[in-house]
Amino acid sequence: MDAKASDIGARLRGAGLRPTRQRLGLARLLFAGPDRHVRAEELSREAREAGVRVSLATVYNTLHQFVDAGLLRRVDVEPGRACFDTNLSRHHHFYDTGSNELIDFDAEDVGITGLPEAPGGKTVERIDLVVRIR
Amino acid sequence: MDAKASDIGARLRGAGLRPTRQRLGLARLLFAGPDRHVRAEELSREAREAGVRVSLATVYNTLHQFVDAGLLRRVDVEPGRACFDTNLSRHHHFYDTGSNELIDFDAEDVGITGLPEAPGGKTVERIDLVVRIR
DNA sequence: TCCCAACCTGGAATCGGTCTAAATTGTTGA
DNA sequence: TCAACAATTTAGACCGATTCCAGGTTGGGA
Repeated sequence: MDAKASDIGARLRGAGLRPTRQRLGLARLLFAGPDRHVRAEELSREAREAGVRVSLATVYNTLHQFVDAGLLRRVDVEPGRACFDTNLSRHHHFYDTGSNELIDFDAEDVGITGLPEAPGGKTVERIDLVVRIR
Repeated sequence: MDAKASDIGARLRGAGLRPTRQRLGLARLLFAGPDRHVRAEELSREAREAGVRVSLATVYNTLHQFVDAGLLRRVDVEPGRACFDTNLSRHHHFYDTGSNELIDFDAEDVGITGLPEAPGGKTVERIDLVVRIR
């Protein structure tokens, strides 16, 4: 676990981000343990509970920086609020419309055929598949 | 077009919604003409320009009622704001991350294989495919 | 026509998120 | 080691989108 902590510092540095107390604390909450989905308010509360003193603004800043650095992925399925996913592998989501819960599933086994060309000569950046369940 | 207007009244009535002046005006803006994507603020402005007097709150209420009634479909791709789609046929979306533009494409030709079972014995409600282009 | 539930309204309130300007803190070079 | 400065953090104001609320309006059945 100590090794993991220093890994995190190295990852931040590698991404051009100073390993500050706040970033290290949030990264530890995000990346120690299994993959997870988290929203800003939730992470802010967890940080408070874990004794990591960090403002809400910094939580937002940090989440965005982590996305830009490729440490996190942003998922937009819920209207009006962003969710961040630590799972960086190719995967898609089940979205439980009752509980608003997101569940990952591997994209490796999924095949998609018959997609039209991207219009206007644009490039496909990513394909998001959301299976809404109830 | 007059036939269409009365159709709209009938559709509203069929959905258990009184065909009020506001609902008829908004429905006319939404359903006369080709399929379209629209946001609440935009529809509110169009209504004002078309001389349909309707408050913003009613625009929101009406859009939600139309979604519940199956007259509209809601699309969630942009963080922080909802988009409503008059296209009710099976289709998916291109989403231009540069311009925030949504473009429909037919789902009939698209094949998706290898999807896992819905977890927890849930039922699949819908599958949304968003092809992000840039 | 009368009546009332359904509907509409403006304005206040809420919510998730961003911005700003000042204070703090890593990091680098001497 | 330390000065110095840019990167970072912060509290709190601000924002756009949306919902809530209390009171006025209206469609449609009897």
